[in-house]
Amino acid sequence: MSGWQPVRRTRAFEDVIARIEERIAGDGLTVGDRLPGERQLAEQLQVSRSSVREAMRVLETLGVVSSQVGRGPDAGAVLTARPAGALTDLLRLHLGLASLSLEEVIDARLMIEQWSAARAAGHGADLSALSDALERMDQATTAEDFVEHDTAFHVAIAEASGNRLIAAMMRSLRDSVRRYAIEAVERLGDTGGLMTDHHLIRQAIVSGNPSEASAAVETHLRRAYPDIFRTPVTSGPPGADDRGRGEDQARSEDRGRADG
Amino acid sequence: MSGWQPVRRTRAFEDVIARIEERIAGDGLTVGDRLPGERQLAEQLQVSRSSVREAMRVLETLGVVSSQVGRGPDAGAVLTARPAGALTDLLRLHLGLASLSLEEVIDARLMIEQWSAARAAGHGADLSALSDALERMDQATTAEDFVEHDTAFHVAIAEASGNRLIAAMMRSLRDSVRRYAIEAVERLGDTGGLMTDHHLIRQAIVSGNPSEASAAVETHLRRAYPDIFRTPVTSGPPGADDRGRGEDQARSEDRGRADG
DNA sequence: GACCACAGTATGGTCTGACCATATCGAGTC
DNA sequence: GACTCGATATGGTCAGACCATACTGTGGTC
Repeated sequence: MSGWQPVRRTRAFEDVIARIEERIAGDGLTVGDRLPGERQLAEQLQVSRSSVREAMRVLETLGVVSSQVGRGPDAGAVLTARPAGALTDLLRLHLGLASLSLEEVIDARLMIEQWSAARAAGHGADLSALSDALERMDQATTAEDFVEHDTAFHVAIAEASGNRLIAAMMRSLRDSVRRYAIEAVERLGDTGGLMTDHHLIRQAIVSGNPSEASAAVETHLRRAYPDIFRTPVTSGPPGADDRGRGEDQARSEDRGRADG
Repeated sequence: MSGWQPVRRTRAFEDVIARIEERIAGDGLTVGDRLPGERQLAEQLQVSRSSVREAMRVLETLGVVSSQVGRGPDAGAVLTARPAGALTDLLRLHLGLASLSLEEVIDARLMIEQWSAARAAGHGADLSALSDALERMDQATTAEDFVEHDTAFHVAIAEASGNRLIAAMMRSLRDSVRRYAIEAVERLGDTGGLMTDHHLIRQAIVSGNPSEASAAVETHLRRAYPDIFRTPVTSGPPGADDRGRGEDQARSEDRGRADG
């Protein structure tokens, strides 16, 4: 076998990324610290400013830097920690490309949310965000409003699990299908069933019952996405990724049904 | 309240991304299709080539396009479906920034792998990749080699679940900690225990026993990362994300122990 | 006709240098 | 002290050039 890959010569901007990464690790830079200006960085690394800028676009996309124009302490490229934005863009684009199906996304969400709810029920985290979101959902007058606070509710569950990676995934899974969620709520009209589920989920978490919380989440998502959970389990095509041009199309699927 | 956000004027390259995204959705472009050349795209969208290039860097980072130089049918920007690369970079950088901890990453991996194994045991997917990987692990002479096929084994489980998003997550969770895994295997020396676990996992999946598969995965990861699973559950700080400058540091943690 | 050498050309990759918009800083003024 | 307004540093954008790469097509050679 000997999986030989055509060695593409490292591009200048990739080198810049690597150097910045080294600097983060080496100098112990953390969130909030500033990077040198683009011109200065270009001179230091002996590349053009364009290459530095392309590197910055990548780092910005990945949610590790944020660029501000102007002058002063807040200007320039600052290290940040915003993984969810990247994940959201990634999911949205791959959904658009049909390299991921809505079914797969919802399925992943079920996994994450069941895990989060069970974990949150296990240790007494701060759950006031859950109540707040429920209250705001009750007062919501538009579908857009409802979905916003609904997202806040479900993200709060993930945050209560104590795992920031899981929380970021939850937020991006929600945000990437935000459009469909709003449409679905508008189509649905009555959100009473969803709210009943919400209260049951919160109750299970508050009372510290992991398996009940997990079950309540499943009930909720089955109500919200009846089309997707029609069949007991999904069985899509495997392998959707790197290593050896593993491109593969995705079967067309229905985007649909309610929010959650 | 009224969460006002400073409305940053859309940058040219962001507009380019949006237009390309529209074109993907509108023209029904799919994986394998080519985008116009950078110069042509710049003229069409009335921006400079630099802006087009910055947009391409973002799309490349997100794994939806791949650029080849030269001329011919394969040259230029081609739509691809490689979400795992982006996820890997994201995790690696955020780990470096300590905006995610190794503990959180391993924890997420446990969740994903338990789910995958259970799902894979549920429906009879092709499991030959599992056997292949096990065989190659047995023949591996270096830690690097072992980890490569070990990764293949665990990714194969995720792929057998039938969910490409989950599979991509699995691959990136593994790849992002590849360095630590290799070091850990070198330190460990004997991989016999890990291999025993592997066979048990495979056996449970093959015989269609979801709960046994899930349990075997947990056993395996507890062996591989004793430091992380010392406590029954993790309870890291919540909230690691967007919306309102939610930057927060991460406590320092041990990067450690064996692979899996 | 089959093969090969080579010029042509379209592609991304990089660089330079300029100018703009924005936001702070700081000297000068009232 | 408060205000005004130019200086300045920052990212954002543009135009135009040149390079390396890799296919295309042409024309010659056998």
